[in-house]
Formats: sequence, C-alpha cells, structure tokens
Amino acid sequence: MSVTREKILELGEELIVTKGYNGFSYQDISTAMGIKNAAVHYYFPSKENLGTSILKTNIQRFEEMIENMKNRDFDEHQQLESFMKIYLKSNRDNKICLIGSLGTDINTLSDPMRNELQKMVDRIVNWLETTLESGRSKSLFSFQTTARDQALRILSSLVAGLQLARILNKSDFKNIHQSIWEEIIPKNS
Amino acid sequence: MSVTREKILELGEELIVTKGYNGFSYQDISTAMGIKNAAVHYYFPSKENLGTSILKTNIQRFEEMIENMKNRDFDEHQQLESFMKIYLKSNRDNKICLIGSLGTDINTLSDPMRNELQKMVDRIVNWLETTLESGRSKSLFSFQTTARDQALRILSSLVAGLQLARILNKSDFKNIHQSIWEEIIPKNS
DNA sequence: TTGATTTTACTTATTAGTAAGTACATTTGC
DNA sequence: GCAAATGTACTTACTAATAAGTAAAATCAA
Repeated sequence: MSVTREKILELGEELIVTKGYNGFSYQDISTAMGIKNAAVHYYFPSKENLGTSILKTNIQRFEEMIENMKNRDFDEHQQLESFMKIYLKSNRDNKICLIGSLGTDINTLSDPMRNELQKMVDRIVNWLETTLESGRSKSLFSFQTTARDQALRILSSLVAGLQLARILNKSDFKNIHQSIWEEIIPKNS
Repeated sequence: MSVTREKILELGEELIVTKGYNGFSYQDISTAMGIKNAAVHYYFPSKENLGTSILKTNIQRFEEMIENMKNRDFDEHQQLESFMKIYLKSNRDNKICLIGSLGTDINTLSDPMRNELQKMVDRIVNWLETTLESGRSKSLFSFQTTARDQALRILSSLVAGLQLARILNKSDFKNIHQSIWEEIIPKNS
C-alpha cells in the first residue's frame, strides 16, 4: 500500500483528535505533507471517505492488538493495562480519543461514518465487558455491578478523562487512571 | 435584556451541544429564528464573542443553581442529585454537555473562550469536590480516594456518558448514572 | 426625532470537490 | 528489443458553496 496514503490516514487521525473532525480541512493535510489538495482527494475522494477509512483502520488495529495479546498469553490484568496505556500516551501527547472527538460531531457525520464509529465503540465495549468478566472469574478483578456497566464506566472515565485533562491539567488524568484500578482491584491483594 | 439576544444565546448553546462548535454557523441560527445573518452579528459581533457569552451565561446559571440549593437547605445528596438531573435531561434530549463538546474543539478556540471554558470546568469540579467532602463528613457519602479525584471521576462519567449514550444507546446512560450512586452511597443504608 | 434594531447587499476567505493535464514507470504487442 | 499503450501518482487550475464579517440604509418604537 502507498506510503502517502498511510501518511494521510495517520495525519487525518491526528487532526481529528487534536482539532476535531469539523475543525480540520484537506488543506491542513496537504500543507503538512508538502503535497497539493487534489493529491489528498486522489487517495480519499471525499472527507467522509477519509473519515470512514480512519475508523476502519482503527478497528483493524484494535483487533490486531487483541490477537497479539492473546498470542502472548496476557492475563486480563495485563490486557486492561495495555488498553489503558493507549490513553496514557494520548494524554501525554495532549490528544483526546476518536470516540470523544467524533462523539461530539456525530450529528454532522454521514451515515457510513456514524456506522463505523458505532461499530468501533461497540467492539471496544464488548471486549472490555468480556475481559472484565473473565478477569473477575479468576479473581483478578472485583466489582459489584454487571461487567457491561463496569466496562461503560471505565471507558467513560478514559474518554472524558482525556478531555478534562486537556482543559484543566494533564496530571489530572493520572489520578483518573489510578482510581480506575482502585475500583476493580480486589482489596486483599 | 433583549429577547432576541436571549434566544440567540439559547440556540447557540443548543447548536454547540448537538452539532459541535465548528459544526454550526450563524446561518443555522438566523434561519432557525427567521432573521438575517447580520442581525446575529449585531448582538454578537463574532462567533468567538457568542461562544464566550454562552459560557459566561452558563457559569452564572450554575452559580445561581448553587445559591438556590443553599437557600432551600438541600443536603449534599440532594445537591448532587440536582446536578446529575441536568445530565439526565441532556441524555433524554440526545444532547451532550458543553464540557464534552468544547473539550473536543479546544485547540481551535480563541484564548478568551478557552479561558472561560477553563473557568467553568474549574468551578464545577471545585463545587463537586467540596460537596463530596462535606457529604462524606456527614456520612451521606462514602469513598476511598480524595474528594477531588472522586469529583473528577464522577464528572468524567457524566461527560463521556452522554457521548457514549449518543453513539450506542440512550439507555446506557441510566446505568452509568446508577453506578455513580452505587460508588459513593454507604453500604449500610 | 432619536436611538435601538434589523435588513440589504456586500466582501473576503476558506471549504470540499473536480476536470484536465503531466511525469514517470510498467506492461504489452509485435 | 522496442515502440506504443496503460497505469500510478500526482499538479495545475478551476468551481460552487458556504463561512465569518461589514457598511450603510431602512424600519420601528418611545
């Protein structure tokens, strides 16, 4: 696959999580890459097409990460930690996540893009849910509600944690990250 | 104060929490109100000016709510419930909150607007913190971390809860709301 | 008639998107 | 082995629409 195409996807994603979907233009991409506007349209005919491709790429990347962790025999604790590391890195880079960013603009997105966003979030929540449930059965985790509710609560904390940290202070995210663990780690360990 | 001005403020806020700050234009406001573009500029010379005014109005509204609850002798439990009711209503209306919406676009906002956003979030977090701490001292609440961390965690759940609920399913927010209470309500009550 | 409000009629900038052409490498027919 | 055709990766040069914003004139209300 083309290196230019890959670079556009990468830059597009970065622009979504720094300036928001409606806050960046093809000009931002082309000038940053030293190419012309039309070159971006050559690879991604429409902005919607680019957005959808970015989401598809992210879903794929997520599936690969899960597969990789399975192959490396990560336990549930390590799996959750790996997932949260993505958010810790985003916080360091002053970025929010695709979910939080596109969640804001959802009513301005095309159906295919909204669809892909839904698919991505669905997949993440489902994975979180099964990982939490499985970890609980091994006494790695301990929590009172259903695994799905716990999954939603953790994801909420991460998604908005990045947003709040960007408004207030980067260091606030570390405390949020910390308190997620405190909530689900068994007391007697 | 002018009724047109008030209506613009109201509509502007609604547009921010439905389409995002960079997803709406003065045209959206003027056509919805049946007036001309320039009439909106008469009250709010620039979009930044409108945005800043919306935030100032919201800070003021928040202060009035606090004052009102104090006058009505609301205990900490009732105060927190009142605050969360705002989010429950937003969820019913398929809206997110100003914090989540403007948090996405923060890097595209002018300094005065970013400043006002910061002030608003700061005020909310501080109020949440003192309310949680005060409620804990009366044994109305029970939690392990610092009051500030608990405040950040609750606010995160609410902010991203609305975003996730809009992507996935409205009803998911109710569970998030529920699990916030379960986290801080003393077990023996 | 004075001041507040609103429209008319613009400007300037930026947006997504397109049509046509160019440079260059690869393949195909003979 | 070589010209001709084809495909890839762009650029040049646009269009049409929409954005924020403004100046001046018209309307309205006290």
